[in-house]
Amino acid sequence: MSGNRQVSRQPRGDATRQAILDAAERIFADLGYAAARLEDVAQLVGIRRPSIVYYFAAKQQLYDQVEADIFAAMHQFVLERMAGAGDPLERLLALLDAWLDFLVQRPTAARIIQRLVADLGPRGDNPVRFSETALRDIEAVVAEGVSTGQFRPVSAMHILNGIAAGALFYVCNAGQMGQTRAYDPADPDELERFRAMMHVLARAAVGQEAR
Amino acid sequence: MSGNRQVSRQPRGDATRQAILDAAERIFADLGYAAARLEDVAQLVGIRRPSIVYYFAAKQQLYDQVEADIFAAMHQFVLERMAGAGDPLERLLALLDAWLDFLVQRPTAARIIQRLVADLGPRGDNPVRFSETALRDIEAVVAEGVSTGQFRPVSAMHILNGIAAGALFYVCNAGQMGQTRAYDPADPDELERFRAMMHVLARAAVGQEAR
DNA sequence: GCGTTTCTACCTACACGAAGGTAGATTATC
DNA sequence: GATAATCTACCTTCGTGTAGGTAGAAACGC
Repeated sequence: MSGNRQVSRQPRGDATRQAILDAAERIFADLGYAAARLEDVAQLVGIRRPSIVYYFAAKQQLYDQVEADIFAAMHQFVLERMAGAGDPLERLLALLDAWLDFLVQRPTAARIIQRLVADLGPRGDNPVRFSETALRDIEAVVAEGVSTGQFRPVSAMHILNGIAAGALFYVCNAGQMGQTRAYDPADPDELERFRAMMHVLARAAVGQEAR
Repeated sequence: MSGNRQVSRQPRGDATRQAILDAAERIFADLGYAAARLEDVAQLVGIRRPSIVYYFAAKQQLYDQVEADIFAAMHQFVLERMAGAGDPLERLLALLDAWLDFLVQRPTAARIIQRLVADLGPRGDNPVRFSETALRDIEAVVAEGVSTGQFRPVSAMHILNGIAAGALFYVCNAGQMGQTRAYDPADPDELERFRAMMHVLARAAVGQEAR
């Protein structure tokens, strides 16, 4: 059979596939890979477990796709937000803001990344790593700022570990407090307070604190 | 230190018990609770699996004990390190240094905490929570600095999320990079560079960036 | 237009391995 | 010889992956 198939593809299967990915992101974020059951995902979607296998051959593949989608979306989000900024400091702050906003609006992604960082080194078959991607994004900006003399010589790794980590924590830690201290990371006031502090820290890190 | 109630009891079992706890901390840190197998722990200790059950009735109890030991040791470590400091800023830096040093010398604890923060709210039966404990420690110091006017009004939560998170990341993230970028968090040079940056951030956060 | 066929998107049922926990025997220690 | 410590062997549960089936839509032949 000579192939002439996908002219106007809009099978309802695509919607199901996306629903499975959404549900899986939620379940993997809540429970972690090992504790997450395909049964949970199926229930959230409203289908039976083997139907998931129809779209994703194995649990690991489903997870890998969830992770890949998160990285892609995050990287894309960062690029869009940085498009307007020219000044290195401005670009650095835009980058950090992008991370913060992305994680706040998609806390499941934050928790998946949080778990990822706890794991041991990269799995062989999954070359896409959060920290690598994130580091590359940051390195470009930092290198520019340092080369123009606008930043003090500072390692991108330190910015990542010292500041970007805060954005993750801000989101993940919200649910960790008791009722008295719990906060909503998406609350505009709360978010802007944290953002302001993150900017202060970033300026301090690159040596632009009060100049 | 740890409970030593029965006076002339066989120390042999106590040693095994501790060996199990040490091995379990390692395995739980590496794999997370769900993926960790008691078989792995037993193998690391050099005993058979049911022998673990002789000391800990169930996997969950073993894990809870590991977690409790970590929190106790960390809190103790912080108290000792802060004993000498009087000035609020000095005390804050001592607290952060204590966290950093504790996590660096016990990276398994760092990874367990990292996973913990990814989980949803507190489990009912396990009242001891990292973030609660850590926050209480920090709140005392921050409240003092703010009341004396030495700190700008800043929330302890922000210090926790913005700065303490960095220490965790610094340790956990070390193994996440590719071979080219991997670093050893315990390397003295590396550690002191990160510590210096953390101090800069802390001073900036409380408004003491340049003294 | 209408039967036939094929494909999509699900389903039920089951087989199999993996892991936690249990029972009771066995060895070491005093 | 009693008690602590560890073992072997077994049971049970649970979750994945697989095999195979079915309703309905789309494509096809005439």
